[in-house]
Amino acid sequence: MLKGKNGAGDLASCPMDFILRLLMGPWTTYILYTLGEQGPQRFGELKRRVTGVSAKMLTERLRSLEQAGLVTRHYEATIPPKVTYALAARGHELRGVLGTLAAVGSKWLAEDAAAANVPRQAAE
Amino acid sequence: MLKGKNGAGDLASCPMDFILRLLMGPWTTYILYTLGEQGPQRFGELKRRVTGVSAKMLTERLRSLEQAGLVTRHYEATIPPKVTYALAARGHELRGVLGTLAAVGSKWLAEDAAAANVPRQAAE
DNA sequence: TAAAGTAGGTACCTTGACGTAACTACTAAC
DNA sequence: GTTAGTAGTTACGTCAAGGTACCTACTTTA
Repeated sequence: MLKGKNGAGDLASCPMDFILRLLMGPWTTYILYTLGEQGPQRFGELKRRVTGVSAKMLTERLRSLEQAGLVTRHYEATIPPKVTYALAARGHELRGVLGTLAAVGSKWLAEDAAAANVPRQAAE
Repeated sequence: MLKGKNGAGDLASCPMDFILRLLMGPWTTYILYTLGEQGPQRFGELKRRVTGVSAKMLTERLRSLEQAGLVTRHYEATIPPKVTYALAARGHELRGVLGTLAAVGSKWLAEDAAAANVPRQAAE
């Protein structure tokens, strides 16, 4: 999967494909994380906080996330235009799952570190 | 993140990076799914089931997964060598989380389909 | 004798994803 | 009048990830 050409993953893998394709993008989880922690913010703020991202990438990622219903885009046609992005309901929903995933990752990382530091007696 | 060059994602995003980098690979979730559903199997079987994957990719993915402790590799030096891959404890652990993620994806996909098919009265 | 299957490894080559830079329109400030 | 800031879009170049093809060493089968 994740190549869109398999044609055989007709089981529970398709929604996985959908969701991983979304999160996979280079800055995606970082953007989601920032929006979650810092709350709704403007394009410029987001760009400054997601260190190193280019405007192009940020726009592209935000468009994908918006299309999938993870973030909302609020456009005010004032003269310096003001565009505010916020996590939508789905974004918050995903935060929970991603939190679990991160917790699993943390645990493994900690286990690995422990195994590396105390390889003696190791009840392994 | 997911580019290894940010240097700013020093929060809860690092384990995310670790785990997404693992799952992100093209065929990874497909492989994990197959190993989970079909149980331990040989390289050839896996390659045949994960339709379209090349030996190179499969080997590479399996090595990463093995290194991360998600799958185990059992090598028997018989004359046609027999190599069996199986989900390790971490693999099973991840299955649960990925199941949740897939469920979320399914729900969204269903919601989207419903919204597209019945845009009238929208209570379906 | 030759082909096929086992589990990969290696070399090469393409492609598309990402980064960079320039451009938009409009206004406020200097 | 020129610069900066707003929120992008567009064009272009590059580089590495992934695909394809070929290679191993050994045995069984036709």
